[in-house]
Amino acid sequence: MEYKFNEIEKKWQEYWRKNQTYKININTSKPKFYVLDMFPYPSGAGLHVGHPLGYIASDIYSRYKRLNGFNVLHPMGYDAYGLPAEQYAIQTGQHPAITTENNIKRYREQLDKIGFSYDWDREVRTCEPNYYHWTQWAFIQMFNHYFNNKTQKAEPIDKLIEHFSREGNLKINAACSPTQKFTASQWNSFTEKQQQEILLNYRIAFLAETQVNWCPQLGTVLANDEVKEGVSVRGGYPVVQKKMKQWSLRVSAYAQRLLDGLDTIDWSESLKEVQRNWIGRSEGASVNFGVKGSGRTIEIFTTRPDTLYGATFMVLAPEHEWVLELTAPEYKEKVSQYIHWVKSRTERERIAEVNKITGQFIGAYGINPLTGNEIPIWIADYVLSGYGTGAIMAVPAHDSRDFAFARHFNLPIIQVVVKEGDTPTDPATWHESYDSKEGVMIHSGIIDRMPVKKAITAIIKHIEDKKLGYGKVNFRLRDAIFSRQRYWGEPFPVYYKEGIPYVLNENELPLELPEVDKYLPTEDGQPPLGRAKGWQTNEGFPYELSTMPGFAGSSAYYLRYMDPKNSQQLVSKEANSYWQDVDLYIGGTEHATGHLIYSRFWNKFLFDLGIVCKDEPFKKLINQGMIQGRSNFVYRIKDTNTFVSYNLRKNYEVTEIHVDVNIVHNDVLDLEKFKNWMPDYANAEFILEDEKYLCGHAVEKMSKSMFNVVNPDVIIEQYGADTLRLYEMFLGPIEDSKPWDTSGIEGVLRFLRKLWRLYIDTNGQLTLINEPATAAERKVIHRTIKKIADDIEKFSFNTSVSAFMICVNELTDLKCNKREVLEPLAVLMAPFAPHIAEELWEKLEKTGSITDAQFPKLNEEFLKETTVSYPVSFNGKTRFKLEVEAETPVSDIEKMVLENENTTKWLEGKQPKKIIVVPGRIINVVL
RNA sequence: GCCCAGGUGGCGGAAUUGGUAGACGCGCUGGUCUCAAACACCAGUGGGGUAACACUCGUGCCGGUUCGAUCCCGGCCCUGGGUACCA
Repeated sequence: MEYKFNEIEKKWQEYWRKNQTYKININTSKPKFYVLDMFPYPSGAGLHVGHPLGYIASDIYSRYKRLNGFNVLHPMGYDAYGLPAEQYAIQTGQHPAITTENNIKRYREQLDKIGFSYDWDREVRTCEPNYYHWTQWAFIQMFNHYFNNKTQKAEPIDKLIEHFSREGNLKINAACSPTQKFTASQWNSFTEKQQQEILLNYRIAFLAETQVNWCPQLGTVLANDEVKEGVSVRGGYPVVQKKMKQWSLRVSAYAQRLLDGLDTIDWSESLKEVQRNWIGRSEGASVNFGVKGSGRTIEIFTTRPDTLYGATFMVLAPEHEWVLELTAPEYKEKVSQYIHWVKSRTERERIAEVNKITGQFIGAYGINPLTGNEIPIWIADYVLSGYGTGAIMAVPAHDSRDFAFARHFNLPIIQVVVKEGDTPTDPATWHESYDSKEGVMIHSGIIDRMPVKKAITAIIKHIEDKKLGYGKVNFRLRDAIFSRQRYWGEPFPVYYKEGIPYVLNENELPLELPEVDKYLPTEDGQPPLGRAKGWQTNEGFPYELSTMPGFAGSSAYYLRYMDPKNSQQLVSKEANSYWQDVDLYIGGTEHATGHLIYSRFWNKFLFDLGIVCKDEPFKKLINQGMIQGRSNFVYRIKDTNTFVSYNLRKNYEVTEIHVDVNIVHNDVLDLEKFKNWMPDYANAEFILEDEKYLCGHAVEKMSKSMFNVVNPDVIIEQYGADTLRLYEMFLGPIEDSKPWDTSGIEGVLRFLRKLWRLYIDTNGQLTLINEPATAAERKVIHRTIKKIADDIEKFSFNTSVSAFMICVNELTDLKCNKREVLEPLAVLMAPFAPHIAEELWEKLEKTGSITDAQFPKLNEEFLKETTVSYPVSFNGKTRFKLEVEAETPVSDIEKMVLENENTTKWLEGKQPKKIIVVPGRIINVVL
């Protein structure tokens, strides 16, 4: 009987559901293992063949761990809040909850067909009240905590309040927004409103006026990681900078810990590097520059305080808070014009025109604290308000941007560093700034003639002694803007009393998302929640109108899986101390600077509160590569409806047109299907080669518009889920991007058929016998056991599939039908192709699911070779082979080589200088 | 510009990490079975060369280390990804 994958797969999927095969619980008698996939946003398009790649890999690993005696937590859920459902709601009026529900249903059907071992009882959906209860709860905790820089952890805000009332904030070292200094008595005399406003500067979840990325088309602000190349990641709409009052999370407080934590986790070096760059730690100094004729001092940050003597002007970000105040009257007009121009530019324009030098002198002068020299103050958009203090000292001689700016506006340039062996030259003759990473200081007062490194240390000490500034570490990582002016997201558990935000009590959670008549902003520009009726507390205080961003719900979902139904806690102590952290996390690299920063931050915060027992949530992380599309093309002769085959296209003037890859097989077009594909092509004519129409092809992104989307359902229908699973793995290393080409899949199906035939004869009978296996058979199966275990541990699933093919080919050649060999083979296959493995397991008359079998034990004895076939090479070139008994001493082997008749020929009469024998590997004769 | 990956047959890729380059699969060619097709099975398949061997070239390019280099070192070229005035 042949291998009927459709029947088999349906049967076992049914069985798993009925028997709750994948339901797991805390079991302290077994070691735990937590395997997590990045949960998907359920889009309307459903899954294409690229999406399950990571899920298949993690499923194989989960099943493997289970076979090895681990209690494996392997859950799945949905990142259910998001823009597409809301945009659809705006267009059609359909509630995003309905869209989302439908999409989830479709996802679930598709996922079920692939045969995953998820414990669906643990499913989470970020849009459900019993889930976002805990998102809101975490927000309340962040509101009620501040970050103590000294202890480097979150502490209760009450502790801070107590400290303020005792000592003010003069000595406190906490992460905070710019805040006035006050004493205890001042604090105690502040009104409630004043106190609350000050506390907002310290809370980890805080409300503040900040420069934000505003996306007019989406009608919302976006976080830094949601903006790429000046446009929104979702939708690609332009983004402008705007000042708005927004909720933010003080992620920057955790910058150092987020950086240090990277050294403790097993992630790819490249992903860690992306995070390090995003966090962007730099060491330097903060230096105060006085302003001539003003009481103000401008604080600047520099990584090169040694070049202070070379500072010839200062530049402020146009948004710097003192710009207008410091501007001389005669420059007011020009300065405000410039600021206006800067504001009018989109991020995209700004980035595109990075090389365009613009700026404006404000008519004021800063005072170099070391030299007392007066230097002009400019504003320019090359200085960013969000980094450092939004103000710099410009050292044009040694900074390329300052150099270009100085040249453009004709400002002075002073060289203060010279490389060893160089002589200083006139900067007027330079074409670019002078590299100053190494060298010796010149024209530099108290640090003159010191090498750069020493000068940096010396100058920092000097400015600290003179109270001109201090050594400082700066981070690029920004606080995360946490408000979205959208409907489809978590409501904030926040209400306002006299304009001051207060959080709800924990027992009032969840605050459920209200209904609205339209999903658009209100007439007066309020977010959609402004339309909700009665959106206020019982006392009549209005609720917050913004909702939380996408990353809110995904920041702690891995914790919720541990204890998904708990209505009292995010996660119980018991569940958290058993499951602890994610042992293996698989997902795309696109989350490197968003989700993977936020969830690490969120987890560290909960760790500080003692809610979770691990400081880092994801022990090992693997980024699966992208599956690209493989597009096919047809070539239409211009102004006709005639299509010419690939190799003949050069003879005509043709237009290249994408054609649906699903009607192309091995690059040969199915002409009938093509005619039916689109009405325009119904009367198409063809010029063929070898009686076939050959299509062109290219590797592109998998997308509808390229007609290269392959749906897993279709593949499963034609080839089966087990074949799909194996083929996805067979394509190549899990971390590489590679194109999907359905052509190759038949080889995998052929392999499964061949595997099937090892067990089952043409009548559907099991053909196995219980006789002991031969040495050759044992060698084959034990070699495979070793290879598969090694490969799975290394996540080298593509080579495992090859190993299975080799194994089955060899066992077929050996006509092996021994239970001793084929029973373990079925278990080896189970993680990769669970359906066929279950069916064979049943045919083998085993009870229960193969999921609960034991991974076969390797016996190294069977792998021992009795002879070794040495390649014999002369000067590194292999010439012939020599069979030698294993364990033959090297000296004997040398003798055998010299005595071998083939050797004489290759010696060419010369005396060998040396014979190198690498036992078990190779022999090389050096002439 | 900077950072990180990576360049191996017609294609996806393998190579125990310094030891027979091209495993496995696709595709292609020829054959068996069939009225025919599909399926299946058998043989071949890096280039040059040969009737077939022999031989020779060959892992992006140039050079180095080594008995021996796809693997290590130096320089260059190209592709993909990330990032972007970060002081």
